[in-house]
Amino acid sequence: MPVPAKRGQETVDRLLDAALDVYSQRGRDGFSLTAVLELSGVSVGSLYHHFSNFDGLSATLYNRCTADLLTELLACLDPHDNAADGVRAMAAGYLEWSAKNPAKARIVHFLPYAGYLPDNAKPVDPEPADLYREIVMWFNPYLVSGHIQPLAPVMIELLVCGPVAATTKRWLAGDPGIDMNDAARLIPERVWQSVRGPRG
Amino acid sequence: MPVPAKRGQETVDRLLDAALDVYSQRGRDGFSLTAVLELSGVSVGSLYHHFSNFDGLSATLYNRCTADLLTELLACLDPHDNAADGVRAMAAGYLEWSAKNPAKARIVHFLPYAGYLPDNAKPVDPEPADLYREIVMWFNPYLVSGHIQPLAPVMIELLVCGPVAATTKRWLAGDPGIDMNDAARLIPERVWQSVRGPRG
DNA sequence: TGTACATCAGTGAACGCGCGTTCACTGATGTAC
DNA sequence: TGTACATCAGTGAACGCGCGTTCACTGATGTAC
Repeated sequence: MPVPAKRGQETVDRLLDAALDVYSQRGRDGFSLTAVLELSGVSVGSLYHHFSNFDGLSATLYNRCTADLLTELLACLDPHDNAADGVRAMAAGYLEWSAKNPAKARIVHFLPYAGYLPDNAKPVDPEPADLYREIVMWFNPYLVSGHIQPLAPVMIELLVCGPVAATTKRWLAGDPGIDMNDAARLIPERVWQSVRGPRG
Repeated sequence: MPVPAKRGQETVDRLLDAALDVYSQRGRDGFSLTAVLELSGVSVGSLYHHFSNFDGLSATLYNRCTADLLTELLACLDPHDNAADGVRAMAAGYLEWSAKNPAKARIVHFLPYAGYLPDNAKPVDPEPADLYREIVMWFNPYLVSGHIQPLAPVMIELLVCGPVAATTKRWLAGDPGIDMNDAARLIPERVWQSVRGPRG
């Protein structure tokens, strides 16, 4: 017996799925309310019934894709009980997730800077903020113990995710010089070297 | 006696300067041909006389700002004759340039993924591609000598510029958790650790 | 040096198009008694 | 169980607006002889 999904949830999902496809196939310039309606087969009024406006839909899509990525990263950290393996696994996992989910990766990397700040987003489950907090908590003991450089969490994030995010963006933009397999093989160790602490 | 600037160069400059301001002040959504005309005081026809279309103007602006950044990075490398100091100086220089030139940094980081690929761009001087090549050449001897990890130039670039680019983007997006001074103090050494080679 | 002509630079009214949004509405589902 | 009512879900025509682009044009500068 299926969980009694909230009425209209199917429509919301169809809209978000269509939005993901539209962005992936037609790019930022082709990403419009009109195109999403066309692909989803949902009516304008129905979209406005479920979202405050088109930005609300975009923001919700962004949060959903971000949560997807963060969930994956958390799953990469989980099996490890030391800083080196965790950091390496997270960097590699980021690249693998991007390579396997280019459409979602496009949303995560290119949509937010279009001005869609997640203000009028509908709640998603799990919330990106909660997942981020969990990731920070995973790192905390290793910061205290000196296995990782004594830096603010945001600095660790920038050092670990900066290179893999840059790689992903270039790959998504079609740069032929980027090989995601090479990157997944070489970058994680380099990233680990950048954050390893005096006792790491 | 001033160099005899090509006729109309002043108009081109006014358009590009206005475009830079518009993007900086009104953001991506407010970045339109109409807004650029309004701020520059130039007429539509004049814009179309100098650029193939609005994308051509955008692409030229992007190349110009990118060349500005790359010129700065090259200047950071120049005084140094060892890999460690060069890498550190480049990372720090990137952050400082961004902090001093937020408007140009916005163009470099946010404009390209809007779909403005530099196809119909007018030539700029110096060309970004030439500057990039010069930077790669600076690194080459240290790759050969083992002072830097034996990685493809693009990998070095991703490792060195990834973290500072991520930092800049977050700062430009208004993230209050980003302190550019902290970043400039801490990140360069971390970035160096990520690319230093067996003999580095 | 003067004249004729070609090219470059700049003007602004007018264009159609697709955009996000509104609104009055119908139908389906849930709730109360 | 049956009926009345409230809320939720979905429809689609119509809206105004700002967008990028075109075009026929005038004026300024450069070139040829």
